[in-house]
Amino acid sequence: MKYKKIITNLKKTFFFSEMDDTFFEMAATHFQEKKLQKLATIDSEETLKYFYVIIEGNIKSSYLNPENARSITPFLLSEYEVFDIVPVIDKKENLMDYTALDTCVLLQIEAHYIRSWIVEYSQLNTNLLQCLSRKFREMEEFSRSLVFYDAKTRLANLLLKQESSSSKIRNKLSHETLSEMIGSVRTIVTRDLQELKKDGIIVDKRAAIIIKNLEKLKERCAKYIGL
Amino acid sequence: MKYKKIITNLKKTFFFSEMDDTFFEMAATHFQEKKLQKLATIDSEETLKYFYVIIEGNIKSSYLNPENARSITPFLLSEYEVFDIVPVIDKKENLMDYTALDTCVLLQIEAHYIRSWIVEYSQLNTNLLQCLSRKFREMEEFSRSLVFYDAKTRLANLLLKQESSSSKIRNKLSHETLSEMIGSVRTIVTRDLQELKKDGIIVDKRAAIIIKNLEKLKERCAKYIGL
DNA sequence: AATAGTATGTCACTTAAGTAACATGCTATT
DNA sequence: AATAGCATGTTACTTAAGTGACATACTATT
Repeated sequence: MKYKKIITNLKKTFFFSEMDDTFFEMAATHFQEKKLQKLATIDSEETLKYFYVIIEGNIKSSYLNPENARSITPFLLSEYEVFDIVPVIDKKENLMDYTALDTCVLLQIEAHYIRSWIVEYSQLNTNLLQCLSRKFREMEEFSRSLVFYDAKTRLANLLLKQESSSSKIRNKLSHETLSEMIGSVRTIVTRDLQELKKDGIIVDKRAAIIIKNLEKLKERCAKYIGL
Repeated sequence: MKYKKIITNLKKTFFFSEMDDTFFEMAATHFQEKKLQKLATIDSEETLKYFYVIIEGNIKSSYLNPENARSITPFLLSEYEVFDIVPVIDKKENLMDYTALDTCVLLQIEAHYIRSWIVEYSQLNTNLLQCLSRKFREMEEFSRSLVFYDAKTRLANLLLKQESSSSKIRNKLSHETLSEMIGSVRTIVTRDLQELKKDGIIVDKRAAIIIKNLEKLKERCAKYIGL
């Protein structure tokens, strides 16, 4: 049965954690597998209608500034994360674009199913609340760091965070993507990475940026951590 | 009965909207009225233990930067708003300080009551989700504006927002507070307000900043609105 | 009315950040 | 192996933002 694979994947998500087998049997029938080519995007109209589970690949969620060419990317999503929970709750469009950073496999479902399930299944409701409060805290931290720290500190911190979330080995992120994740621009990131190299804190390999001196990186992040 | 007043106030909040009378009768017995002097603060230890409903006055919620003297104030709360919903959900400390901008009257309740009620009453759960998703969107906008717009544009937009939320006539906010709300510093706000005065967009009276030319203000906010 | 304390106004100076332009380097595709 | 298309590196220039210091103005309290 083709739903077996879907169930296996859904079970790995935090969003559907602690749900029982009956639920998964039922739920799986409403999902559809969907491939996303690298650089393909899902826009806010789609996330108003559909809800997605990532089962392979990495996706960045970003806002575009309509006036100039800048973007911010507050979140990077990978396997077994879901999006977008906010329009599921308030049914309003969220002007966020989801862009595949590599070839991705998603499970797609019409948002109204999720909306009715969170009413029906209190466990799912609880999970949703946890997801959303996490997102909120991440967004808070994004704001805080923008005001309190300079670009180089924010970059150092981003590298440290990536390092410690060891479970997810990601493709090397482009300087462009890194810059969006710290609310800055490409040239600044390139310059700052160069400086971190000179300071012996990182090595820039083809496959990834490698932390050479973790202590020194932590020092560079200063009091930022655990803020 | 002293709970009558509490019930009347609770009924005016969005957080407890659509709850039935039996609930209010029961719930009211667990609240305590509490006065806050101007400039008194409630710190993150307290918001981990207690949940608050504002029934009079205005409160700013801000993060302090431990290293230098800067703060950000993403939210301004007034009558019939509640705080802090995030620790209620995830039981983690949220390093936010709540400071009374004038003399305030609050209803205080131990957070565990709210935690159990959101499991017991699905309507309350729904309300909580709505509250949190709103907060999330506000925080998103705060981030976005920081990266996409300069201080003067953010200030103009803040004035416009305050103007349109006509229901809440607030005390005049100090330049310091305004600066925290747009993620900048006092001198910049003072300078920019001066410029907005020169441009004939606002008048600075003792009681409040008054919008003189709404059209021009909207123009100054440019494409920021409805972003 | 005097005073202390806070809020506002202003400015000179410093630094961070962003823009634009261009050179170089890498990689996937034919 | 050649090419096109990105990604990265680098710099000169411009602008926004922040710091610190000080003057003035207002307000609440005695």
